[in-house]
Amino acid sequence: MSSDRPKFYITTAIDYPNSRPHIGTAFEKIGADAQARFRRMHGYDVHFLMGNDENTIKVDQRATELGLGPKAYVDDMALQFRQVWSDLNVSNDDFIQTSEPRHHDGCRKFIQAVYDAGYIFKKAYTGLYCNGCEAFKTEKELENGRCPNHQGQELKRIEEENYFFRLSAFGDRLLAHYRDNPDFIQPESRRNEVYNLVESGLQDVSITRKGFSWGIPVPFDPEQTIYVWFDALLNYITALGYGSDDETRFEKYWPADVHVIGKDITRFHCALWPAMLMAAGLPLPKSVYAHGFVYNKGQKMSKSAGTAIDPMTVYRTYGADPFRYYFLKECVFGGDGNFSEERFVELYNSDLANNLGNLYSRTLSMCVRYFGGNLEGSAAIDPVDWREGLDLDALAAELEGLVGTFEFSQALVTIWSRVLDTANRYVQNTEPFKLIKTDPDATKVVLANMADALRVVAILIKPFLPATAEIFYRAFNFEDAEPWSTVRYPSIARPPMNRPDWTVTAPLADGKPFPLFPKIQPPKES
RNA sequence: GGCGGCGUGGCUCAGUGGUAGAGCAGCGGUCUCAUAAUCCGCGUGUCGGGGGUUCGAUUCCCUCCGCCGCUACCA
Repeated sequence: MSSDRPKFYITTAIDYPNSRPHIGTAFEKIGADAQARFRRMHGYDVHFLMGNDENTIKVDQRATELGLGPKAYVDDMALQFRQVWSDLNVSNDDFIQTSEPRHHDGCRKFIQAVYDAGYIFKKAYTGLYCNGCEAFKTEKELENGRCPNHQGQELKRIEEENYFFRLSAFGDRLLAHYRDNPDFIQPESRRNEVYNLVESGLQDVSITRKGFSWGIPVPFDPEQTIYVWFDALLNYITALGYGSDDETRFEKYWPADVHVIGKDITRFHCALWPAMLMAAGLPLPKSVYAHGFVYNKGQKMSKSAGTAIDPMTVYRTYGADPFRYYFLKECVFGGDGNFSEERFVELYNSDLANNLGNLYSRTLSMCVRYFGGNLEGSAAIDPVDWREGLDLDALAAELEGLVGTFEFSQALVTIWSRVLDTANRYVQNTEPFKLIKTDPDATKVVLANMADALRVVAILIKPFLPATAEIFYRAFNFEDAEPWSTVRYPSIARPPMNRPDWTVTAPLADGKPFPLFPKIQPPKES
């Protein structure tokens, strides 16, 4: 089973199970998924990890409120998260919960290794403790000298011995690493932020807490548990079996090729995490990609009008692909974006219904109507006509560059403008619906070209709209020429060798294909 | 406060030292295979305000206004 295929290990941030998945977290998973699917298509041995972050005090509190044990609570939440990701067609290979034994085992091994290396020390920590939050507060957080969330309570000055990680020892090494690996932090705009931060000097950080039962006990001092941030980052290696009896997967996939995270947690991933790995003597991830946030603009506006819709219900109504398309096209991955129902409908109708879905419909309809679905002799037709002016080799290469660097929006814009528009224009210019009256053979040539266009589109949208892509590919018997599982972007450049005559294999009703994206009536202005 | 970014037609954005561009929306036309889709045509926008450099700036510099990010422990 082992192969010489290059491996590609991609992760997303693990989520707090305090609340349900929202558009922000969905944005991250969808982007990572597009990348994972793209890499799989192109021969990488991909391992795609997601998970939930469960060793927090709040989880314990919330579970208690619900009258549940913390484990029962997080397991139930994990089930719900996994269901949403599955509904969105997110193709993660693994899902780790940090309450799992494999995570605990790995964390213990890791913290012990860092301890043995001399980067962990015990220090008395004095701080203002809020009973309401069960947490220490910094001076900055206070309002009127009290916790902003619990103004009725006095803060207690508590002195506690905690273990600290000697983060301060890694500043120079981190800076050197950023310099030697310019692609470590992406996108570019995040790079200076982190660099400035580290350059300004790092402080040692407390990495354990005393007196909590929910969490991972420190192996060299069982009265303490590992503080959530220190353990959370470790999911990227514990999920691979680090610290277990069998570390072959860890050895195979680590270091990660990219950690996909939100921009708010950049510093943890670009400073703390690499320092932790250095301390433990492990290789550093190759890159960290910090995506932007998606704001729920439409929600805010319509809330007062009483017509609020939860964007997370959109995929249930319109399907996962339109949902995915919206975020991948409308929101530049490295920057911030907005969700609004109005914009969703606009994009859905214009890009998906009018361009993509309609090309599918008109192609199949004419094939069925004029030739009973069988383009006899089409194997001998070289579909060069619709491609005139298109350099598909160059296009494939250009798109590979864009997708590989998370420029999904630009990639989709390019596919639509260069391929879909070209195909629709080709139909308009050749007018097969007129040609059929005078020259069936010429018409067949046009339709064979259109079939080829569908094949090309199917391949190009595969990482983004996996369900639609497959429907396109199954519209004709393309599978007989090249299996869907092995198509790659370069496959678009030329039709498969030894292809059969194309035959419509799409499901039909009354000789017509089903509308892939039924138009949505625009929401009424109020 | 410091560092960085942004402010371009209704919306989302691209762009260059030398007559301002795209997509969507809108308007008009066309075709009829198709989900009233496609295709063609249509935008006199002070390129945030002001100043400067220049033969000439939206593009370079300064300043002002507005918005945003980061500014080290709890996603």
